[in-house]
Amino acid sequence: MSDKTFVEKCASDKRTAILEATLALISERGFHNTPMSLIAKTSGVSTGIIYHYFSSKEELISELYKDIKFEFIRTMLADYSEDLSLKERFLGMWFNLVRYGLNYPTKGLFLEQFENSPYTKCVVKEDFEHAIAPFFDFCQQGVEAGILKPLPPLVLFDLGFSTAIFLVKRHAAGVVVLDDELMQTTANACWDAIKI
Amino acid sequence: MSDKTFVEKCASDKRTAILEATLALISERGFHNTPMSLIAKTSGVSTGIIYHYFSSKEELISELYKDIKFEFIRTMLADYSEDLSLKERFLGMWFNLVRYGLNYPTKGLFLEQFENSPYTKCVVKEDFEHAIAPFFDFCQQGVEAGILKPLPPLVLFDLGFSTAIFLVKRHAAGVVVLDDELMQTTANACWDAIKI
Amino acid sequence: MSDKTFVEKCASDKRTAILEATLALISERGFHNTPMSLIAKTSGVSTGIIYHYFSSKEELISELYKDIKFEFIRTMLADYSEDLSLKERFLGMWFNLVRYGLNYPTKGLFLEQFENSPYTKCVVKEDFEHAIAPFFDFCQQGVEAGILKPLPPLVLFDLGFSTAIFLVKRHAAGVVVLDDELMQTTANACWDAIKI
Amino acid sequence: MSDKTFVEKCASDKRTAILEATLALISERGFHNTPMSLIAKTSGVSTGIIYHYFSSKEELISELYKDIKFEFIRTMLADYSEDLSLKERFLGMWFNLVRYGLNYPTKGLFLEQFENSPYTKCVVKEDFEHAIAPFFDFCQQGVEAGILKPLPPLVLFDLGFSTAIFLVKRHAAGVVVLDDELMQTTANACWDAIKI
DNA sequence: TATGAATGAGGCTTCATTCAT
DNA sequence: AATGAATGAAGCCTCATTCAT
Repeated sequence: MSDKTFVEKCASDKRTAILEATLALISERGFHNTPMSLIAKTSGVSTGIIYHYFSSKEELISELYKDIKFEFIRTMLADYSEDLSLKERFLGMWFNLVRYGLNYPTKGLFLEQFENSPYTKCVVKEDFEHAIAPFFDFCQQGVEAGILKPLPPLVLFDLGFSTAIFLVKRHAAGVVVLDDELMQTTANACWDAIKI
Repeated sequence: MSDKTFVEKCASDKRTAILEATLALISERGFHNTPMSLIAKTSGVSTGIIYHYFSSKEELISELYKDIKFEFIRTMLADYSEDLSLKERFLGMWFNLVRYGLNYPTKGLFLEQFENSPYTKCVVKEDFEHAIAPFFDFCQQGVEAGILKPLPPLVLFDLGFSTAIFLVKRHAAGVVVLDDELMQTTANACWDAIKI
Repeated sequence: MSDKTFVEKCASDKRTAILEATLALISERGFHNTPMSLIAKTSGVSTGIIYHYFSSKEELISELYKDIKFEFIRTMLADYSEDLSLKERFLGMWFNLVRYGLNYPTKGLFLEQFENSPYTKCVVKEDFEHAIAPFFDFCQQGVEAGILKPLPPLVLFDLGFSTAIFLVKRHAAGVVVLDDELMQTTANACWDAIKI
Repeated sequence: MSDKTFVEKCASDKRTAILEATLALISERGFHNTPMSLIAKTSGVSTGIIYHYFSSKEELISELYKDIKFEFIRTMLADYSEDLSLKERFLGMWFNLVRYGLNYPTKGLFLEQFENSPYTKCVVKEDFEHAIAPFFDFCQQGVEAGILKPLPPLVLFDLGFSTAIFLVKRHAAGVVVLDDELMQTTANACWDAIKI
């Protein structure tokens, strides 16, 4: 970072400002109802310059999605280690995921909004396969060890984490308070779902 | 139904046609990218008449959401009966939910798209409380009987059904094939998640 | 015409107003420098309605071109008759062409501007073949009779009429005054060019 | 040329590159649809530097027009000599003109596009009077000698050369093949048009 | 000289909504 | 009830031009 030129830093700062404004606005107002002009005003740049960094609104949003998705996966797998037991690894991922959702509510909302919209078809998902690989290892080892139910990794993912994702959204909506105790109990319940 | 006048039937037919076109278009193209004019053309009516049945695009979409949401809940609880064991009741709901998603993929996609968008804030959710009441009874009875984990109903809902919802979406996206065997196994895994 | 409904007449009136405004503005200001908003204002309609009659600016201009081109050809061949001698027929066409240019200077300028711009590639020219057919007959008969030089019709057209087109433009620009005498002399000179 | 400094040569090279890119792009894409940024990219310079050589897009285009127009006139009159007969002189100019159009099709298209657009009003044409003077002499001598029709020079120009210009455009469009034989015949036909 | 990021007015087009018929 | 032409605000994007470096 420190060896960037001034120009590069300015440029990336502007790009970052645009991405951050887009995230904040879209998670609050939705894809529609977030005009480029508002993104420009919020990020403190001119309308035109957005098109210097992103070729279209669609590309801007896709780029934002990919950035956040990668960050999400990275965070979830942050302290993943094969030195830990399978259950410890699962709980680690589970809490990382939830903490990410609680720490960055706008990112969580954006991810969910994007993945449940037709926009999602425009993004090539294979990019994420490599990033998520450790989870696949976890599944394989767990199934082979007779500890996890013999199911496809995607199904194990859903059994293990869909509840976490739902709960984070409920917490953001204010209909459930996700305190430490509830997290503990629910995390273990999810473990019950995937373990044999 | 049969005692409606011809005019009334035409009217409600038109209303229905509008709602169906809206569903098909939005689930495929998203809220934005589905102009009223396209809804009119697809449903075979004039633009103007839509405003006879719905005061605005937002109301049309909200109305559609409520219709589908109620249908969804009704279907899920279709053969719910306190004569059945708790596990039987749960599996019944689980399979009903999944079958609904598989039979009406556009409705499932629409529901998910709506509930994960800022639109969702515009709808009063208390309307659904009454419809979902049997599930709440199920939770209370299960917890009191020491069969279900002592958790709030919403959390039990997520533990029990979030995986089902995810799997239906994966099936629609073509990345998982939800056959009978997988349904059986997964349904039981979800039961593991909520039972003590 | 008189059996059109009121609505039809209004509609076509609006369409006509748009076409006329477009002609006037473009011949004066060029394709660029003639925004749709100005066309709307000049023709007394809203911006949006233009797109009810024409799918895009390009289609509006192409449509205008075709209309004028057909009118031009029709006018040029107005009193064409095989009862006349070849020379009479030629002079008839020649004067019709020039009179059209003098009577409708904006149409002449628009035609020339369009046909000398890359826009021209977007228009299918075969549509005009049928309209211009009498001129082709004229050429064939003249060549076969040994009165016209044995050249392709397009070349005979240029020899016969390119000067007329140039002169009309010079007249519009004010650098040549195209009075009756000059027209007579030049028309006969053009006849010299095509006759054997 | 050779006594220019290195810096000067680079500068004029850049200027030339800009003019050449502008010519190629405009003849292909038109005035609109040829942004300065594309001219910059095509000529391998930065956007900003264009404004060092030309004060605006309009000036760039006018400058280009004048350059090409002068070159065109110079080429047309290249081997003009009062030692030749009037007919020889005419045919010389005629073939020079056509050859120019065939050798530099983009220049021909640009000239026609420019002169048939409202842009043309922005250029002072008197600059060309001096360059075209020999043709005026040719007219005067021809008329006085009783060999050319007694018409204004501009009219004699059109009678003599408008067909050539049209044919070059038809050749570029691919609807007429301008081979040597056709050139010979047509050139003589044009002579018929101007001679008594 | 030279760069190219930056500006922002303005262009084309869309679309929710209205209203005369 | 029904039509669909009409409106006009607003959206996305372009591009001539400027200016800090």
